[in-house]
Amino acid sequence: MKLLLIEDDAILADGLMHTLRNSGYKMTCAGSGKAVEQLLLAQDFDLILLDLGLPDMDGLTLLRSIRRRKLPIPILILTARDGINDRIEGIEQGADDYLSKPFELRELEARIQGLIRRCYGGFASTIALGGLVLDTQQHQVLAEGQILPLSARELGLLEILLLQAGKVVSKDRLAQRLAQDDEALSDNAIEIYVHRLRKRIESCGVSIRTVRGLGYLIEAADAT
Amino acid sequence: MKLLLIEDDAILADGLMHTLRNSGYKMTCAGSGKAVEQLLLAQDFDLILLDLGLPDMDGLTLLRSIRRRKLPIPILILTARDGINDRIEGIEQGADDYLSKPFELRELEARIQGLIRRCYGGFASTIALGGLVLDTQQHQVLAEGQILPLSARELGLLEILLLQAGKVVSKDRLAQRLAQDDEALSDNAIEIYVHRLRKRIESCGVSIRTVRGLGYLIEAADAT
DNA sequence: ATCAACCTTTCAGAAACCTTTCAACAGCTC
DNA sequence: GAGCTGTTGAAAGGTTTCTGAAAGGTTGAT
Repeated sequence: MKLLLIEDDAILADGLMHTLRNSGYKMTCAGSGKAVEQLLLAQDFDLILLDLGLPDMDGLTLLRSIRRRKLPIPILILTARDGINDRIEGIEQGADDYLSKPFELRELEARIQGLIRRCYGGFASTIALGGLVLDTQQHQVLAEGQILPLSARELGLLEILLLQAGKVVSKDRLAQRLAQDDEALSDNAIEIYVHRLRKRIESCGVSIRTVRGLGYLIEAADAT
Repeated sequence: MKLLLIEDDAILADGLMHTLRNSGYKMTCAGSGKAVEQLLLAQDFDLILLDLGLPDMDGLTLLRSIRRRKLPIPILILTARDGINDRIEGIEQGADDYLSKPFELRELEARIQGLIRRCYGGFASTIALGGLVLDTQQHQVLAEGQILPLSARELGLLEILLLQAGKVVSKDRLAQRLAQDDEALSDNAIEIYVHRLRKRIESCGVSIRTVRGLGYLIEAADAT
């Protein structure tokens, strides 16, 4: 799960990065509007944490510009201002949730979890499909109660697909998201992992369908 | 259990370090705000002891700056001031407990224990898993009533794992938390201790599972 | 038929982890 | 101090698992 933190207070940023990383999120931080632009062009994120109360960056403008791109990324606003107006404005501009400073870490994590759930996976902190249950917190997949042994890449792939269950995910996108650092994987590598994953989950009532020319999508297995 | 003592009176600091070390805590001391910053960036602590009554350091500011980073570390305030206002202010700023000087050493230890319990271990002062019982006060582990003979490192490792029973703890984190002073242990060292610990506890209905690429987790042994 | 997209198998190299061995060291006893 | 005992972690080598390139087969569209 890849989060982008937009925060220009280095100290707070540092603490949040540290904590959230410990909770199992892949974290990236941007301290300026330009950095945000670049990162959004170059990478995909699952969620954006945006601090509005920044002295040298207009958060709302940034928010609008993110939304203008029609990126389907949930955005969680952090702000020192707690005026209702700001709140409303933020939400009108496309924020998905709102948290006023000072906030409890625990609450932040809860909101993040909540957003992920709402945007990607129904209402549980797990996403279920067929006989599979992905636990987005523990980063493991259960098949009928048993932990499904998956390698890091396989798990990553399954996570991405499940988060968009029923929707097509392009090969490029997968290659992008699975990469550890910068370089994307080759198309062939994706094919290999799709293949391996199919073998692992074939008995779980879930299947990965190929949509020629577009990508893959995961769905409950048809009684075909 | 790793404590950070923030205290600039060298004599008092020294005495506390000594006493608490004797009680089985790993102690680190910082005498200035800068030192605190650096230590918090570099290491993880389980608890912070912060002396507010410092002549050349504003403790409350420090407290606020620690809390601003949203680090989930319990903080115990020590202070010469006993005004109720200070107390309230301290707690509002994010302290988890409060102790006025002069205090009994015994009381300090009790408070530390209490905080640790509240923050990490539910309500008991022992943590049980399978046939093991960790006594967080006595710093010993019982296996079916018998004291399990463990070296310091082995005990430290087991303690960290048990405090997070069922969750994966990364090797880095273990390396970090086990270190006495500053340098983290090598990965190999962790592997060695996991190995040794496994041998010691294998007959206790508890097992340490390897989660490739992520770390280790301790759990009640499967009836496989 | 032809071509691009996709599937599948194989395999070597890499990475992560396990295990043993051993030297350095600390604490203890006599 | 000398000798003993237990602890610690570096070193080295072994094992397992993961990873993705390569190569060839299959499928579907035109």
